Amino acid sequence: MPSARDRVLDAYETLLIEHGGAAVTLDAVVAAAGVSKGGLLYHFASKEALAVGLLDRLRERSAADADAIRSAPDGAVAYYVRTSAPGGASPGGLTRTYLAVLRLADSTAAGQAVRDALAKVDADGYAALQDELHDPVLAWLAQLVGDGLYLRTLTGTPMPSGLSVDELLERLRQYAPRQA
Amino acid sequence: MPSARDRVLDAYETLLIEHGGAAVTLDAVVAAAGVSKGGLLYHFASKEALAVGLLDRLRERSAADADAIRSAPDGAVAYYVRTSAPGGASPGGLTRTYLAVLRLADSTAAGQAVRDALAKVDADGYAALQDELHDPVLAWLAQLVGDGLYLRTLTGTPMPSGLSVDELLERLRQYAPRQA
DNA sequence: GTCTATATTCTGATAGAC
DNA sequence: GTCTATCAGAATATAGAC
Repeated sequence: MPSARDRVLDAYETLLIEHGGAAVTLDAVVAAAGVSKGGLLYHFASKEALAVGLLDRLRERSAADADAIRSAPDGAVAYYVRTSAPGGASPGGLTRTYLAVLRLADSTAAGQAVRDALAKVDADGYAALQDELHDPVLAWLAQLVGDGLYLRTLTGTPMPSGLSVDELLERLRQYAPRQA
Repeated sequence: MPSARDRVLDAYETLLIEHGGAAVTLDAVVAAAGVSKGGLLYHFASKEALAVGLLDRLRERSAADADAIRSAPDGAVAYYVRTSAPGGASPGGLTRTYLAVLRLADSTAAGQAVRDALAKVDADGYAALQDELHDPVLAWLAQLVGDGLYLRTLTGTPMPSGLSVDELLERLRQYAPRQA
C-alpha cells in the first residue's frame, strides 16, 4: 500500500482528470483517498499546497520521461504521439499527471507556477523530438500533433471515423528525412 | 452598449479563459459584467443555465465559422491554424468561445452536453479541412496541429524559439497535394 | 500521523422592492 | 428588467484528542 501522501496525490490526480478542477473539493479528495480531512491537511497544509505537491510530482515524472522518450524502441515521435493519444496514459506516467495539471492552469496564486511547469515539460519534449529529427519545424509539428491528441484526450472527443493513430505515425514517418 | 445578457456572457467567457473554471463564481461574473446578482439570475436562472447559455453561443458561432473557413482567402488550413494560434482569437469569434467552453469540460451535469458540443465543432472543422485537402490523414494532421496550438493558447506556453506559425503553414503546404 | 468536531468564510439561490 | 438584502448549505481551515 502506497503512503498516505501518495494516495492523496493519486486521488487528487484522478479527480482532476475525471471531474475537473471545479468539482475537486477537499472532501472529495479525502473520500477518494480513504483518509480523513485532518490526515490530508497534515501532509498538505492547504488546497494550494496540494496543487504545489502535484507540480512537484509533474517535475519528477518529466525528468524520468526525458530518459524514456530517448530510449523508446520505435523512436521519440512515436513515443510522444502514442502517449498523448486517448488510452496512452499509463498509471504513474507523465501523461496522466500532465493531464491533471492542465486542469489547474487557472486558479489563484498557483497559476503562474502551473504555467511555468507546463512550459518546462513542453520545452523538454520539444528538445527530445528535435534530437531525433534534426528539423525544427517538423519537430514542432510532431509535438503539436501530440498536443492536439492531448486535447482530445482531455475533452473525450472521438477520432474522425476510419482513422487511427498508427496512420498518423506512418504519415509523420513519410515526412521525416531518413535517419540512421 | 451590448444587452445585459450579452455582457454577462462576455464576462463569463473572459473569466473562464483568464482565471479558469474553478475561479468563476457568480459574484465574479456580476462584478466583471457590471450587473447585480439579481440581474444575472433574471437572464440565467442558475449557474448551470449560464453554462448552457455559453454552449448555445458556441453553436451559433460554430455555424457562422463554417462559412468563414470555406471562404477564407488563403485556404481552410491557414484559417484553422491561424485562428488557433495565440493571438488568433478575435472578439466575437468562435475561437474565444471555444477556449472558454474547454474550461467547462468538467463540472457536474452539463459535462456530457459540453463534450457533445465540442465534438460537433471538431467534426465540422475536420469536414471543412477534408473538403479542401481530399486527404483524410492530412486533414486530421492539420487539425491536430491547430488543436495543439489551441492547447498552447490555453496554457500560455511559448513557441519554440525562432519558429513561427507561418513556417508551420509553409511546411503544411509542402505536404499538401497540389490543389486547383 | 491520523482522527473528530468545530469555526469561519464563501457560494448559489430566493424574496421582494423599485 | 434590474436592484438590495438575506438564507441555507458547502467549502476551507483550525483545535485538540488519541
